[in-house]
Amino acid sequence: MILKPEFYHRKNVVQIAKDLLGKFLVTNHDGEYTSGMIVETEAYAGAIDKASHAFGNRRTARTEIMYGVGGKAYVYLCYGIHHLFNVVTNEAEIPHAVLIRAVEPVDGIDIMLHRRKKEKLAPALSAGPGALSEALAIYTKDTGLDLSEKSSLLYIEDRGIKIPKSQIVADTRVGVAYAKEDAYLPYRFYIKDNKYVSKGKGLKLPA
DNA sequence: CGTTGGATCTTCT
DNA sequence: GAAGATCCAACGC
Repeated sequence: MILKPEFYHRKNVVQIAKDLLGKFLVTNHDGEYTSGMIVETEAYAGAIDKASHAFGNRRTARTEIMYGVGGKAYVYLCYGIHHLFNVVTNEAEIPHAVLIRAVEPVDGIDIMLHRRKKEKLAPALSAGPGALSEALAIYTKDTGLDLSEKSSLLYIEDRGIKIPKSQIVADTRVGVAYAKEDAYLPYRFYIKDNKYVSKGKGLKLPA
């Protein structure tokens, strides 16, 4: 069943990041039905998180959607090339978000292979935030779509899979070294031993 | 294997 | 003008 708005409205963005593991991200653009199981996420704690685009309550046209109510998509362009998909959480005016970093392909694998210009199924198909967005055809124009609304053609659903706590690994986030001390926060979560977790490495804690 | 650099948009200096 | 929540092809060992 599709995740309800209440799932996203909760205040603990770290808990939501963990809860999203094992859920299914679905897109249905132009009648092409594709989905993947979420296997890797990162929490971004808004105004107090130096790694967040909304640190210090910074508002730009790009980040405005994060100041809206939770349960919407925040998609932005990274390095001018890659579309990164995030889930906005919490209440209005609190710019929390969860970055989806990797999914395991489930439905429409042939369509995803075609979009990624690949021949055979391999982790590179959807391991990594830019790769997964291309595989599922998620673009910046999808920012603002309601993830609780099936007709939005971009939504997240629960198919009854529960990831045991023992299978969830917490680690530092990838590519946020500029965030100084916040780069060491254990805000990245992934499913242990899953092949589709990205190869990205966060900073190691100082000795 | 590991490392390097190109692609080229948004935002801030 | 520079750097970033990235990816991958092209190199050198």
